[in-house]
Amino acid sequence: MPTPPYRQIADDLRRRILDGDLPPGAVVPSENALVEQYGVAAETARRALAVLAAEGLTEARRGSGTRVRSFRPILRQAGKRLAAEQWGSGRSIWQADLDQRPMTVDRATVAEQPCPARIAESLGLEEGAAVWVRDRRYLVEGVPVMLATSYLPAGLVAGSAITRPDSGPGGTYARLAELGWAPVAFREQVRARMPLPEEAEALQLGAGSPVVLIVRFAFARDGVPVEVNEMTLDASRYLMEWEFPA
Amino acid sequence: MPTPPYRQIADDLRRRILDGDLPPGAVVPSENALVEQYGVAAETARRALAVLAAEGLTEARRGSGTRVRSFRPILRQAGKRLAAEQWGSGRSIWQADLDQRPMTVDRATVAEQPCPARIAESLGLEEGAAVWVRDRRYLVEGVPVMLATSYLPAGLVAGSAITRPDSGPGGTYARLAELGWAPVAFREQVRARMPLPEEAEALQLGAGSPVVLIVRFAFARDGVPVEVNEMTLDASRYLMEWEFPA
DNA sequence: GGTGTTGACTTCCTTAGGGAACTAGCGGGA
DNA sequence: TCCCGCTAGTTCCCTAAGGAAGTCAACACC
Repeated sequence: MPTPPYRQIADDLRRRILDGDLPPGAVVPSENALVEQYGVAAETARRALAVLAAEGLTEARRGSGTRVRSFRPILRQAGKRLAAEQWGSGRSIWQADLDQRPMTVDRATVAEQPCPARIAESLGLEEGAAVWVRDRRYLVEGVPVMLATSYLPAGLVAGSAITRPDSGPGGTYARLAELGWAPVAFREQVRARMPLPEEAEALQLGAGSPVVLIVRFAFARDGVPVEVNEMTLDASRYLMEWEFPA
Repeated sequence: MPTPPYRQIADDLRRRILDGDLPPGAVVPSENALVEQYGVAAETARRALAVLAAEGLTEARRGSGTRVRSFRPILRQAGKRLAAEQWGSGRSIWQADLDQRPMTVDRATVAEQPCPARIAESLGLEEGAAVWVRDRRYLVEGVPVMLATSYLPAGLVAGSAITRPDSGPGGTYARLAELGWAPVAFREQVRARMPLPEEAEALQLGAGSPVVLIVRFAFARDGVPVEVNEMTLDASRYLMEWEFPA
């Protein structure tokens, strides 16, 4: 069972990319070039390039060419407790942009809706109970990087700024604190998979970019759940970090 | 710019899968069936099925057929602090196997090696300094689910059970504690991407399965780094969880 | 009743050829 | 100098045809 030609070509190109022979931004040989170079049919060359695109290593633009993608992630830090001066080593295997690029929001919608079943259970509500739903899309340097939908029990937040698009300084959690429901603990559940078409469209994902799904549960005193936040991240743009004691 | 046929067919099938019309394990219409049903060429039908496979929704077995994949994740809990009785709600959006299936190890290798550059910086060592490298592959129910490679400074662990394949009861961290280097804090950095071929082979990944990369830094008292652990997880088999205070 | 073989069905991969859609750069005209 | 149109090159998509390789079940045979 010899590896088929399209796979061999893909392996060649992949090694050139990983070796740095084809650095980020470099132009990958075109379909026609591969046809000549390897003596295969156009469709076979096309398949080879499709493999790399599916792995997220390259990005093709019709009419222009195929280029090597770069990975320059945004650092998302959760549960940051460790002082930088003392715990400085172990900084980053993958260098991430520590200088925070500003994150902006577009497409924000806020509405009162009946609670979906899966959320209701987490919030300790009945299915269909009223919740305020805050839906947002976040951009960094103009490109969408994250979708977030958070659910808050209407009984807790009715009348507050949480029910308005601009929740004010400090955001939702500051308002919750003013209402006497300051979050004291968080639980985040994380998984990764390939995006659905609507997710790929909303995040402008190229082929081969997985998404990371994070569901954050926020708890106030006595373990009262006050928020569930479902986030969808472009995995190719994020480096996530959690810290916790032994 | 109408959506091309192969994409329409993929959309049809995807909706049937997500709606539950084609439940996990069900057989997806074959290439020939799609050729008849939609009146397209075989290659087009094939492309439609390839889309679903690339999204990780289906799994094709040559000669047998294409089936809908199921997502039955292993729960990986890190930094668990919250008592179950008080913080019980917000249990799981995605139902995960809480009843821990036993995890076994095969392909374990332990060796003293010169430290790679990226690890050296994190451990506060010079590049090429001696480290003990523990390389393992974990199985659940016979299928590989995770690769892990951990690095420990030779100056700290020389002579201990850490340098042997079986590190004894309680594992590496118990031995570190006995040596006076008990870990007191952890930092985990996480990203997701499509696997490299060797990763896909080692984890027996089907097409469309991303991998999750976790790098864990373990710190002893005074912020001394004592271990770096690089893990590679089959994303389609894991649900990860972190907990932390506000 | 078991056992081995055959054949239908499946996915996988390739060549050959054609066309659509898009991009970037070049040259000519105002 | 600036702008427009053309053109060569690019990716994307499809049809048609054929063969390789694996799976599974029915059927004939002992």
